Amino acid sequence: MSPRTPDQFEGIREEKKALIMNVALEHFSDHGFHATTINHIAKHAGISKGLMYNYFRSKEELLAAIINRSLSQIYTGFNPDRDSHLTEQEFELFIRKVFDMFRENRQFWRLIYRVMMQRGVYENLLSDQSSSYMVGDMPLKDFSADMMRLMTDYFIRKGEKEDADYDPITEMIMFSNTLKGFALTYIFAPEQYPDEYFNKTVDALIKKYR
Amino acid sequence: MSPRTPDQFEGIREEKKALIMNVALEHFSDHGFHATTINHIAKHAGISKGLMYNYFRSKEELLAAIINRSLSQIYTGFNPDRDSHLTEQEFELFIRKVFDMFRENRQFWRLIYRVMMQRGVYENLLSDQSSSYMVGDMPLKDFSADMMRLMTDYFIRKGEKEDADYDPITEMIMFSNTLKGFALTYIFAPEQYPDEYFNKTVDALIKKYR
DNA sequence: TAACTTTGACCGACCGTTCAATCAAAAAAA
DNA sequence: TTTTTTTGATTGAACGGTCGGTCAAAGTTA
Repeated sequence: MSPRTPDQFEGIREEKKALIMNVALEHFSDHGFHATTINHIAKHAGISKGLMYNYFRSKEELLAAIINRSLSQIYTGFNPDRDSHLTEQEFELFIRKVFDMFRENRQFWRLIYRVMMQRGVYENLLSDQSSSYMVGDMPLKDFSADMMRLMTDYFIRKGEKEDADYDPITEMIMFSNTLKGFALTYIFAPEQYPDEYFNKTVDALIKKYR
Repeated sequence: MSPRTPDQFEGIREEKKALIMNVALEHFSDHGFHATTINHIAKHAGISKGLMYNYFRSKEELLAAIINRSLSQIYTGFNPDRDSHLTEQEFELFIRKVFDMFRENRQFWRLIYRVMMQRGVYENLLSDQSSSYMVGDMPLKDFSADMMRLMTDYFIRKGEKEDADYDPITEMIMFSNTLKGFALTYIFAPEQYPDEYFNKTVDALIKKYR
């Protein structure tokens, strides 16, 4: 065997970090931040408690690493035109992508909700204080703001074709609340959503708001 | 001054318990269950840590007492016919009552969400394990099931007047998710809902689902 | 041997809970 | 009324336990 280059060492180290993060994600999302101990994570990752601190400086840093990794993973390839405006087809595609995102990253979203609720981060997640969270190379806050703007534009444009008492802002609020409520239920009680109703809900949402 | 009767003593004790519960509700709903210490609550209630245990046997019991009290308060006068079926007017009234409930008990609902998320109670809140929670004289589980049935009936009956691809279950899911999402946003970020949009949202919901 | 990884005993801080001690006021006795 | 006894609300030190984080030492590799 040839000696390993520094890069290969770095690769092994990153693999181990990833393993720890996966285990931690599982525990954090099931039991929340406080209830998960460093010891539990270490045991389940097959290493000692002390060694954890070779990879992450603190429990907090471990959490932040998980969140940033997942955010980047999730939003990679999740980039509807941010400059241009949404067409109806793009809007439909957007909804379907959002639902896929929930389906494929339920564990991560459970963590987000649990941690948010435990530490009042919900109010701060999109505010200035949480500027440490990055979506790729963009602060989460800016990313979200862009998404919001995109949606708002869509509903305003849509308003021009609707009747007089149509209010784009209200429509936007209704839409995002339905999404949020769906996310909450699906993430924490997915047994309420057999595939049939999962898809029917997506279709119904598109029909109602497109 | 005449000596106090036993009932008056009992009244004083109940007042003190209520005071403690109010303080605890504030802290639990702001910081969650784990992050709130008995000491904090005691300090803010103006008593010593030890005295807390004359009024409540444990932190858990204090939490349960708060939840039960609020549930009873909230659902008093919140009794749409549980046997009969909902008319359209009753449905509209129901929605408005639900929103009033959120508006008037935001602190309590914040506690519910926080505690649910911290301890996995979300999945269990309506299950057998949580049979200790009572709505008046009815287990919370049964109360919720009744509500669900009432709603489902309404959407099924409504379905008979709609077009062929109307699915009552999907409609029901959409409706309850919109409610849930609204609740979540309003409870944790009410600044996003100036009164104007609060009311507009209610109207929009009624228009969409009545 | 030298350089490193890994371990787990250990530390200090904290938290829910207990309990012996205190004391003001109510009740009983004088 | 005055004095003594009893009560029970109240306190805070102390306890047992947990947890995040540290570090000397054992193990491993080269």
